[in-house]
Amino acid sequence: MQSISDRAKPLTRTQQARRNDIIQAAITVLDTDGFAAASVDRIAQAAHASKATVLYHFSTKEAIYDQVVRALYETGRANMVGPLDAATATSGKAMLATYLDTNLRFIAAHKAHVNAVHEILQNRFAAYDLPDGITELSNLLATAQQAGTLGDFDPTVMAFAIRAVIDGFSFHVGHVDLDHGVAQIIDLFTKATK
Amino acid sequence: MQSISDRAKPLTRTQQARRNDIIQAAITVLDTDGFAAASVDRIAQAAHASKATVLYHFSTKEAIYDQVVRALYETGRANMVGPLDAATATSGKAMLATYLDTNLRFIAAHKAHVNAVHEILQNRFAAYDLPDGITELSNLLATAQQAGTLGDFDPTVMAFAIRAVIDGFSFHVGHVDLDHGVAQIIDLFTKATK
Amino acid sequence: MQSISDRAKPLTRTQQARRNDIIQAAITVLDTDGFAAASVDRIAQAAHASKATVLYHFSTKEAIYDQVVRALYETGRANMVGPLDAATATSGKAMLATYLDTNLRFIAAHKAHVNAVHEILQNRFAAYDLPDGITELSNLLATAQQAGTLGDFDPTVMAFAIRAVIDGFSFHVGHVDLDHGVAQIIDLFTKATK
Amino acid sequence: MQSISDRAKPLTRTQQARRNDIIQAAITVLDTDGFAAASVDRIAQAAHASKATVLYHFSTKEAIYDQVVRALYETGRANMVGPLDAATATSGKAMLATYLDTNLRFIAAHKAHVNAVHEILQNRFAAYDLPDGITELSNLLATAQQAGTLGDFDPTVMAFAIRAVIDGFSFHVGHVDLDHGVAQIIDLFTKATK
DNA sequence: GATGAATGAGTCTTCATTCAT
DNA sequence: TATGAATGAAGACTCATTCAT
Repeated sequence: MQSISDRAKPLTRTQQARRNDIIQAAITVLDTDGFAAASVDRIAQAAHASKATVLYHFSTKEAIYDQVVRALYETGRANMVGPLDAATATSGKAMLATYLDTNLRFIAAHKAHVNAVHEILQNRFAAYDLPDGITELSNLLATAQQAGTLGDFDPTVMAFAIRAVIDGFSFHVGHVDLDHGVAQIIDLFTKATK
Repeated sequence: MQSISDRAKPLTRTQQARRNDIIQAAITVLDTDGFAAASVDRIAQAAHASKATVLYHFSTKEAIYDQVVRALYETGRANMVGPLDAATATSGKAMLATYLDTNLRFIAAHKAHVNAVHEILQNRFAAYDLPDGITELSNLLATAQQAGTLGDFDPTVMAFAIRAVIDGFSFHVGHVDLDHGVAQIIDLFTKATK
Repeated sequence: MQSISDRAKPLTRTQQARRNDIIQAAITVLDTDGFAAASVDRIAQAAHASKATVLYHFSTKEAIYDQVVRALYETGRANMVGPLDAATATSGKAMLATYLDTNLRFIAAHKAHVNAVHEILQNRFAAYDLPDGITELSNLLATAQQAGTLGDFDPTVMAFAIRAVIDGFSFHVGHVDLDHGVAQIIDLFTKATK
Repeated sequence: MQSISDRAKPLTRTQQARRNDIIQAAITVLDTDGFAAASVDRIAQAAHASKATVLYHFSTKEAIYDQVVRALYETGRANMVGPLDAATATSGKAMLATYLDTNLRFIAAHKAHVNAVHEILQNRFAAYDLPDGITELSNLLATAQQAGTLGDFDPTVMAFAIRAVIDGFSFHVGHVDLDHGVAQIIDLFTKATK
């Protein structure tokens, strides 16, 4: 059967509420128990619904994951693009600090969701056509280097290192005070890019 | 049924060879097709053996993964401990460079195996009681700081960042020239820890 | 829940119209996509209504099929009984020609509906208590034989053959010119029953 | 998993026996209960095996049906081609009599299997690329007409009629004595093709 | 009247594991 | 030592039907 999510009509408030429940449930299960344990049944349980109800709202398990991933990227973009553009206009150092600050704080604020998306992407990477964070960041760094506001280093390798630290942060956050951790990481890469 | 791996008797050379075939097959399948696709059947196929034969040599799928993980850690230790100890005795900078160099080159040299272990740990982390790389490294860094051979930074955060870069390297290796990449990363953290 | 079709009250014109839409939709889906694809959802879609609406008008999927089958038989009878009775009064040959002519032309004129009923009966035969066409026809043939207007043959076997050709016609109609095909079949059985 | 039926190796006697059991079970279920009721579970029950065992021997439900269809066509060809070729060489009348005789007796001898294949083809026709009986027969008839051993009629329509009677025979056989029924049908078409 | 939401029952299929040979 | 055969458990998905609004 066609699921409601395939229709053109806008969703009613009730539909949205139920869908959000399910997305939240999926996030919780993925974060807590991992990808392998995230069966539709398990997600339905967490959403206090039956398996069939979950598949009524999302025609496919994949469709749930799509939405989990999409939701994170949308929120992320919304939170991060503005400040980053502003900082990029001033200096490489400011850009880098902002990039790290917004990314790390976003991750801290959405730890479970970020972990859930990690689980999905680790197992279904090919299915998603996501922007390549390394290339984007590498370009920002190279531009700043050309503008003379950052030192000498290979921007691709540096971008990889920065993304690796950011992507690993969701597993480490909570072990340190957030403000302190963010400050340390900004300091680290500020020194490294001098 | 009891598998041969549970017995007290040492394994014959033939048994060891067969077991190694299976481990290699598991590594290849995990690296190439991912965790979800790594069924016992698929591994058996890759090992040119039957499913039952695989489970004769390893009583459980989990036992295969245990061995895949263990083998990597053992080889890793063997390759890295000596040089690291030597360097640690001289200076923090040398220790750090050696840590990065040995780890990154080891990963480059064992990419498939490392990726296979990534797949396993991402999906079965709780099952393994692995040494915490961050704590170990953090201790090395702190010691060097106390000895005055490294600058001022939070060793835990720095250790986390270094491990994040190392752990992410297996996905990035191949995109850059190895010597160049290793040099850049050593340079990065040398500056960062001044 | 009780559906409107179970009530004693006569149906309003609107209700009848809606019911007819649904029957037509069911016919189209069965004819086009076959029995297996004919879900209530699919039928509702084709009727531009919701699944629940369909089941409001017909309490059961089976009830829809009942009506599809019944409608065909009623239309068929209405179209065919008159001419057949008239011809039966004259001669066996005339009766047979009329039987074939009315049946084959009816099928050609209601191909989709006939195919839909085929689909239903092939899959739910036991559920319907339909008049046995072979016995009826066999009696007509036997009577004509006794009246001396048809030759010597086993009327049961002949009736079976005639019904087989008629029942298969809906799959073949369209491959030949209708008038020609009907004439050929009449000729065939006229010769065969001499 | 890969099912044994996909392998290149010839099947052992045991495998063949089990596979035959399953095919027989499928035939029985399809013949007795119809296509809709023929779940893998139901077939497994009839074969005194578990559902998983059935899917061990045939990787797919479809693969079972393939084999049911194939087996019938192979047996059919084997039984019918020889006699038909011989008779075709003599006269149209002999050819037609042989065609009917071999087909009808084959159906009578394999009623359940024929009905099972009917069920499959009615519901999965597109999946099979079967020879078109009507065209083949039509050619035989036309050839005989050109040779002057059969009368004047449209061979396509006649072929359709003959196939319709043959294909309907599996539902009628048992209601009449076989020898008598076959004789009557041969007589019918002999007269019709004069 | 009409329909969105919910769900139990059932379908096919995958897979790790057991066992007899 | 090796493996063919068998299977229980679990998973994703479909569908007819019910019910509240």
